[in-house]
Amino acid sequence: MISFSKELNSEQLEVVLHGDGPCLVLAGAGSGKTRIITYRVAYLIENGVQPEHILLVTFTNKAADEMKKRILHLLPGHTTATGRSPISWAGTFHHIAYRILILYAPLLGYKPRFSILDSDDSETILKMCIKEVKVAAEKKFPSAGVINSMISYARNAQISLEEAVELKNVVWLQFLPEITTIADRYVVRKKEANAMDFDDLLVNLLLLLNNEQVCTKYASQFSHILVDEYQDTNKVQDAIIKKFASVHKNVLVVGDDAQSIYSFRAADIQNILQFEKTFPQTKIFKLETNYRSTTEILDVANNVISNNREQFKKHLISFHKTGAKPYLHALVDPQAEAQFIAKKIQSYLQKNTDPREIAVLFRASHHSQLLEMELVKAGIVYDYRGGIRFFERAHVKDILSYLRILNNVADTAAWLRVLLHEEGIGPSGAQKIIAVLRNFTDPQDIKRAGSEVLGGKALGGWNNFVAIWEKILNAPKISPHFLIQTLLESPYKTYLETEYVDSDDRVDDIKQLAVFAEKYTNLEEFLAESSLQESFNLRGQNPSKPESLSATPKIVLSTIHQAKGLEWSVVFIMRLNNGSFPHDRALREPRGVEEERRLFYVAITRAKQDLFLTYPMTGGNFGDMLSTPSMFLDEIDTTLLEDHTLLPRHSTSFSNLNDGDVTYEAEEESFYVGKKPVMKPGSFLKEIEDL
DNA sequence: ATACGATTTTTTTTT
DNA sequence: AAAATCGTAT
Repeated sequence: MISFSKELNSEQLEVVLHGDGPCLVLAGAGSGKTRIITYRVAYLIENGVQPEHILLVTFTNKAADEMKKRILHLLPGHTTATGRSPISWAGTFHHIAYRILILYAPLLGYKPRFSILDSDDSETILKMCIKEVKVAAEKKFPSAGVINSMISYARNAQISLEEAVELKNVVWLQFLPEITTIADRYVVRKKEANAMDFDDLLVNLLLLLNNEQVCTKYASQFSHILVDEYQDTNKVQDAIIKKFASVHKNVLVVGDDAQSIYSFRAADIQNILQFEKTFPQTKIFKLETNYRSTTEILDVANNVISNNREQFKKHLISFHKTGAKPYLHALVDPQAEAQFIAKKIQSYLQKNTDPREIAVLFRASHHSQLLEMELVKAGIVYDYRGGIRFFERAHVKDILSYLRILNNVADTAAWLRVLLHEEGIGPSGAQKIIAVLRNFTDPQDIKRAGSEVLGGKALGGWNNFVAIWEKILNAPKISPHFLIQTLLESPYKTYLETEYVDSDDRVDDIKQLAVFAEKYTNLEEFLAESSLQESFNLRGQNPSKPESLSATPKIVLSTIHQAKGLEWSVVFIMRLNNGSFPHDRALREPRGVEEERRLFYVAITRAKQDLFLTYPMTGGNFGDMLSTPSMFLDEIDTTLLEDHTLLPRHSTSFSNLNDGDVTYEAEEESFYVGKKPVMKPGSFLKEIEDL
């Protein structure tokens, strides 16, 4: 039996014991959100709720795994025979959507064994559609990526394409007719390929739940629903939760408006603000005691977020002792910044700080490049989060594409990827083959397709593909694991060797993929899991220890987005320059400044003990232009920081930018030009050595 | 018309 | 590092 009253504070206990009916928990950073959810689930199960009646929705798979682990830890008696978590319905929205959709695919007009397109695949298909529609090339037309984001935004926010285009960038409105046609073609192409993109998973689930029978089935089943990170849900996700909760109305959502950092994906804080309107008897709980950070760190966090106009009033109070003021360091250039951080980390490690308690956070994944080099030089192993993920690497996607074809012959994106590798086959040849393939359904027939439309050199390339394909067809078993191993014995391996200097590393990656695949007997399930898995990144691993769970404790490098919900004793936030953080591109979005500021707030509140803020004074994104310190640094009360800056931080015109309602038009140059530091960078070199 | 290699540009965040 | 663009070869 769990002694809830001993292990939770009164704020938390209140929620765990009285969380029946609709509940909204506004929980500040570090106030124990995860604790509430895990204890609440444990409490429900202890009180006789069947585990399969509980739906637990999280924002990442990682968070889901973590929660399942913690719940299992709280309820040792409830382990199932297989040792798996008793909570079977726990995962991301996309995950849960897939699980349900796979049962109803035909009802929605899909054939069984549909493919899931990641954003890369979506763009591939969009490019085909753009080619079909695009008009005279005199004017600059939006790229596939831009169109993808506009279509996606419209669907997730449940607004019209026109509204989305206007919101993202008004100049594209001139192409609205073309964009609309492209969007329509895209829908058709996806259907032809028997594929759903990420947005389809959500939208189709909602569509399915509009069917009374299906809705009742799941709404009756889920007697208790818990949703984490509600501030980052979008309109579709919100509607899905409302459908699921329509019978029992036991829905507990947890969120913090100050940590909403996914509006580019149509996350809408209104979902929290309006929650009460949908569920009239909503109980609202506020958690304002922070158990994570020192007072000094929280003071800075509170100071930063107070500049945002759109927010609930809330003041986090530290439960903990005091510590050192956060440090602010200006360095000569990006390399000096990297060296400084590497050096500091080293000294922490020498003082026997657990590496797992150290993290470096940054706005964009490429900001870490120089630091990675310094860490390798210093022999510090690190774990990397964010950026190009394992499942997005070219060779991993190649392998998955072969398997996707086997699973769904219509998968255009996969075909295109695989065919373009072959010599003599370019975009047009590949299109021809794909067109012919529509008429074939038997995998054996595929071998004939190329010879019908190709000749000369292209035929040679096709035969090479057929050689790979025959290997797959003749594989000893259809399990994903064996199929991947088979591909490594096929001419595909030769392709890797001729194409890449680092082919050994890439082959190792594929072997890793084969190990991951061992868990699956079902090809379709394996492919879905791979597409929906957000983190499985091998970058920065010690090469001698390929297992991702190898014993060496490692420091963490992470984008701030990926760091959400995590905490470390020592945190570095680097590249605090205008242009990098806040990012130029983000400032163009409506309310971009406030979102960037929330992102900074999230970063700061990851730190438990020591917090370092750093920025280089030169070396912007291009060339060796001067960089100005982030406007967010100017906003921090100088008495709250231990300021190691070697020149006065200048307050610039940026201070009047924090206006949430005005669309700020970033002038590219303005961040770099005309705000020179008073002294020449070179004169600081000596002082930096002393660090 | 198509494929391919060299050159140039561009680089946010993620399910 | 990867994608888009451009000129040349087939």
